[in-house]
This record gives sequence, C-alpha cells and structure tokens, in this order.
Amino acid sequence: MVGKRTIARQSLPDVIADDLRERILNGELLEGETIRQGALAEEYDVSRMPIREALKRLDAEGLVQLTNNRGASVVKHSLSEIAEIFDLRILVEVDLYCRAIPAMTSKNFERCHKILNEMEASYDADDVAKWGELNYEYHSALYAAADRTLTNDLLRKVYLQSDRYVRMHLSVMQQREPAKEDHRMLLTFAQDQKIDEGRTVLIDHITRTKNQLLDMIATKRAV
Amino acid sequence: MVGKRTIARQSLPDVIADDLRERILNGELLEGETIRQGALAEEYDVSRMPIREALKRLDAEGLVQLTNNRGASVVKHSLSEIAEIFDLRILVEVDLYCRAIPAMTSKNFERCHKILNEMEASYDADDVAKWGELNYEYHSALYAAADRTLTNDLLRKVYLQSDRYVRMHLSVMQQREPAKEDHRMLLTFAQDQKIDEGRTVLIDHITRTKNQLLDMIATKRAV
DNA sequence: TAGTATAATATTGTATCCAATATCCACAAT
DNA sequence: ATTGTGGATATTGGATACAATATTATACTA
Repeated sequence: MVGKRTIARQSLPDVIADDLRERILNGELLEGETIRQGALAEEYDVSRMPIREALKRLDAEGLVQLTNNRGASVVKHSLSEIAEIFDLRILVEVDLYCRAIPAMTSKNFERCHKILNEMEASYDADDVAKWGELNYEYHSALYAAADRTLTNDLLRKVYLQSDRYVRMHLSVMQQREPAKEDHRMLLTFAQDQKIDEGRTVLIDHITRTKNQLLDMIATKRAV
Repeated sequence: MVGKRTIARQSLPDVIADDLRERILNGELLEGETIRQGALAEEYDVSRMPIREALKRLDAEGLVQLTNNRGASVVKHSLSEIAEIFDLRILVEVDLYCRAIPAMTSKNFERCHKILNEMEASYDADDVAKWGELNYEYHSALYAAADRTLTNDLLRKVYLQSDRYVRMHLSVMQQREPAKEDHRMLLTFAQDQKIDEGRTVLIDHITRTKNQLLDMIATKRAV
C-alpha cells in the first residue's frame, strides 16, 4: 500500500505464515488445536523447515503458542485476556489518534475518505475478512500522520488478535452499521482538530465491540 | 522468581538467544553490525539451525532485523524511534501502574520493598547488567497486581529496547540519585493509593531518562 | 483393577547437504 | 571517470537424514 514497493518478494515462510494466519483468523484452525509440523509440511508440499519458521513468526504475533519439545498450538485466550486485548487497542489507538490529529494534512484526510467510501461501498455480502482488512487500513490511515512506526507495528499485532475474535463471532452487519457513523465522526473531529471529542468516540467505538464480543463469547463458552 | 518453576529446561536456541541478547544489550554487538549465521554457528559450536531460530526470536523481540536473503543485523534505531520507545514505555507503564494500585496487597508492597533494597545495594557494586535486570523486576513487581499478562509481555519487549540504550550510556549517566528517589516515591504513592501523584512521578521518571539519553546519543552520533 | 514400568511410535530438534540468492571484483564500453 | 556486465565467492534458504524427546500402547506387579 501507499508507496512501499515490496522489493524482496516474499519467501516461503512468509506465504505459509500468511496462509496459516488467515486460517487461524477465519476459524478454520480452532483455538487450542495442536499443529503438527509434519502434517502441514505435507499439506503445503514443502519440508518441515519453512513450516517451523512460519510457526515461529505466528508465535511472535501471539496467534500460536510454541512449547519446547511439544510443538505448536493455536492460542486460546481467557475472557479476561480478550478484554485485555481490547484495552490495549484503546490504549494504543487513542495515543496514536491524538498524536496524529495535529499533524494531519489534506493528503491524510483524502486517503481516509477514500478508504471509508470503499468500505461503505463494498457491500460484498458478508466478506468478514475483506471488511476487517479495510477496517484496519482505515484506522491505520487515520494514525499515519503520527508517524510512529514502532507503535504501528505493535498495534498491528494487537489488532490481529482482536480481529480474530471479532471475525469468529461477529458478522459484518453487526459491526458495520454502528461503526459506520463512528468512522465518519473520527474523521470529522480530526479535521476539526477536536481531539477530546474524537478520543471519546474512539474509546466508545472500541469499547462497544469489546463488550458485544465478550457477551457473545461468554455465553458461547458457558455451554 | 516467584513460583514459576521452569519445568521445560531451555533448548539450544533459548540459551543462544539469551546469550546473544545479552551481547546486544551490553553493546558487544554494535548497532548496525551484520550477523553471520556461519560465524555464530562456529562460535557456539552448533549447526546453523539453532542459530537461525535464535535470531528469529531476537527478530521478534526487535533486537535484530532479518532481511530475506541477506541475513541479520543488529537493529539501529533513529533518534525519533528511541524517543518513541520511551513514549511507549510511558504509555504502557502508566496504564499498568494505575490499574495495579487499587489492587495491590501487602504482599505486593513487601516484594517491591525487597527488590528496592537489593537494587540500592547493587548501585554500589556498579553491576550495570544486574541493575538493569533488577530495575525491570522492580517495575514489574510494581505492576504485578494489575494482573495483565499480555500487557506485561508487551512491556518486556519495549523495556528490552530501552534497556539497551540505557545500558549503553548508564556508566556515564548521573541519573542514579533521582531514580532512587523516584522508585521510593512510586511505592509510597501506591501504598497511599495516590494514583495521580504516582502517575506524575512515573511519567517524569521515564521522561527524565529519555531526555538525558537522547541528548547523549545525539551528541555521540553527531560526531 | 489400579498403577507403574517399559517398549513402540510419533513428533520435534539438530546436523549435514544441496540449491537459490546476494555480494564482490575484474573488466569492458561509452 | 562512470556505468554496466559477467563470473567467482560468500551467505542464506530449503530438503533430507538422523538424534533427542514426548506420547501412546502394552505388559507386568501389587
């Protein structure tokens, strides 16, 4: 995206990690499930080596847990940990948002508008994956002016975690409608340099998803 | 530490990663330096495989940078990135501190006191590595009551980054005395449940280190 | 029958080998 | 002098082979 020409085309572990990540995020690999290197190696028709690298990457992202001589399993979070993930999102995103606002230029605003329109236009049925991606892209664009690479990398990881549970339990419809207005407001307040008002919206925005999600997961797990 | 009996004894990549991390933190491996798998393999008298795994781990921690077919190098941060690291520490530590205070018990306070004493003892010994470790342990103990595993893991990584630069310059840093006092105050305010006052101290505490450090690194790099 | 020891199997960890890619250097062309 | 090309060398990436460890199944003892 933007201008970052991807010079080094991605390596085997990269594509495998991407695929595995998607499989975890869309719930094909369930939480707690153990992952067998050999099985994956056969599946992707490569040796176990690139699989191991891919798993290590996902371990670093927090999607997979690696134990020493016992292999990998898909991470399963407790309810309080899921809550924590969203609290982390609030913490980091609010920080980025507030830092970004004073630095935003018309270019930033344009880009945000563009993504926002795409998002609202793309009523492709119920493609949660695509919507989630656009959603991240939008938030990311909103914070771009803060120019905080490290914080952004960090946010990506946290967001990935939250996205997993969002996608597992919430349909696009449940998410999109209330989010739509929030997203507009976040942009408007940013343009008007109304940091405090924007901050409130952002906090509410994430908190709403958090609570919705926790309810659903709690009832589901109670069974 | 606490109760965590390390059941699974650490694997080869673990010990290698630990050693490499220490070598980076204490400056034996300089920033920007490229790391040759083969050389390390010979050095540790193992094959390149565990080296690769160790490097991957350090890459996840943000201490080394892995590029696709070109190997690893010790990460070198720009001045603004170093500033960002400390801002992240402030963001996360303040959050943890404020959440912890209302939940702290006498046990927590005891443990903090104990570490504090050890720490002040190690001032005199001039053991920089040990001091850094104790410093982290102290902050960690201070936030333990918040009971936020994910946030703590995150903080560890951020702290590791900052510690690297702190240790590079600590020998010449005159920050010990004020730091000592800050640490006492953080504990006192926590015991008195004075969150706002504590927050201020914490922010000042980290900010002071940040500014001092940025000055030193700036002048050093200007040469 | 429950529990424990032991053997068989499966799975992960490490080493070695070969392939792919990048880096370096000499040399030619403009 | 600068840029470009080709090949030699070094270094990383991946596959296979073997070793170490964990898991499961089996047999044995109390």
